[in-house]
Amino acid sequence: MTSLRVRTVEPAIPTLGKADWIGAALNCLVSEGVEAVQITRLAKALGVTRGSFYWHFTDRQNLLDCVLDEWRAANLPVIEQELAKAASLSEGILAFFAIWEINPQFSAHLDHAVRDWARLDEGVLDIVRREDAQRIGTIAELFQRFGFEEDEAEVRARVLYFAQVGYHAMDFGDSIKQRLPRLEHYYLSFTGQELDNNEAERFRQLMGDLS
Amino acid sequence: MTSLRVRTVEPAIPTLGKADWIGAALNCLVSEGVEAVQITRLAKALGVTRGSFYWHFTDRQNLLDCVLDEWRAANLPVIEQELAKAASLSEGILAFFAIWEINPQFSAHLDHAVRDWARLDEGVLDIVRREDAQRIGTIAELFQRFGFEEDEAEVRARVLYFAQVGYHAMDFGDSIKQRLPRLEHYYLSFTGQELDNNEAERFRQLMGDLS
DNA sequence: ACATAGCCATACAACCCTGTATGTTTTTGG
DNA sequence: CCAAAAACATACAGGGTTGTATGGCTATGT
Repeated sequence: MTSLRVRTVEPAIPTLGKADWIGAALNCLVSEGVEAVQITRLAKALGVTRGSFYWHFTDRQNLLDCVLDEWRAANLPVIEQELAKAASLSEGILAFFAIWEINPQFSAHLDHAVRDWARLDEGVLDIVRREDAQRIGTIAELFQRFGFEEDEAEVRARVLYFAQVGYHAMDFGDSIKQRLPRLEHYYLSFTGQELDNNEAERFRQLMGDLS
Repeated sequence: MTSLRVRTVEPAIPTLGKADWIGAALNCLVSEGVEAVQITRLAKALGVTRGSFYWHFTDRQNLLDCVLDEWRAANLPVIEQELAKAASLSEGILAFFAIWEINPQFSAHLDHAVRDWARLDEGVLDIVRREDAQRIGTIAELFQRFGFEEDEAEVRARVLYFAQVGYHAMDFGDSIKQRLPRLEHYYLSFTGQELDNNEAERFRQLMGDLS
């Protein structure tokens, strides 16, 4: 775990820190892929020269390692926290939907970008796989907590998670608002149970307001 | 539509054709991503120099266009054909499962690679989106044909397709054989209906033999 | 047998990226 | 006030890729 803030006192003229470089790298990773995360480009974007980079980082790989750490630290705990505090199945499932759309801690785009990255890097793939397995485990736990037996819970967790990843992997282009009218159908498809009307309405309002 | 065979008569010493370059490009695209589809590397892999490439293609983009056409021609029709001839819902759904695993016409890896490519290229993204919409439409038609009303058919088609894409986008690492034991759970989750025991067994044998 | 077209090799110019080595400036601490 | 470190700029060497221009070889048709 790398500490993102190196300086404890702010200088008069604020200079760049590791965090700035990592932030720029994250942006670039999301919008243009790993290969585009190049020191020259980031330097240009940050308005400095590459000399600055090599003071903060040993080399490009070092930056990429930090980027991956940053992703794990940001996206990993969100799902566990949100699903753990659910008091009902519907609450958990709807919270899961909401994470990908409106949770400020969680970036679906970053998730997608890291997954693409993993195709080109064995080390990244291993880490992403562990992360995925953990997330699926958390979802399966939710299903089991509310009455599903182990095998079905595991399968439904996987289907739900696969579908969510697949949806974002496709960049399908329709917004959450376009899917919201058929919320009950999605819920039924994922859980095999009917969604309460009141909860559906509450969720629709939540998504409508914050998007 | 570009014709892959330019020469109609085979020369004594077989020379390279466009198809050979496209084939090498497809391999490279699948295993290392678009950015790795470089003329120099392909030439080295094919045992010729770049002079040959610029005889068959105008530039790199020209090759990439051909690669995309090749993907559409190969993967597009498979799903429609397989689902259209299904005589029951289960037959269609199981055929859909099988396509991604054992159909020689369809390459899940190539599908994945093209999807990653689409993240970096707006033009490719448009084409992939149309392709996805068409596939989902085909699946929704299957559900409707066997009794699902329109909205539920559409949602179930999307969930099924999203899940399939998501599963392969994750490179999760477990084989089809590991998922086969829970086939009935998957089927129930996707359709809301029970899968006949005989059909499940037939499918398991089919997958076991050909993998 | 010779001209032609197909197919490929070679050589060159331009560009981009990385990493390192070495200045230069500003801030901080004693 | 001065030394030292932090943060960055500049310059250079090495490598890799694209595209183009040009030359050479080989089969084919007449």
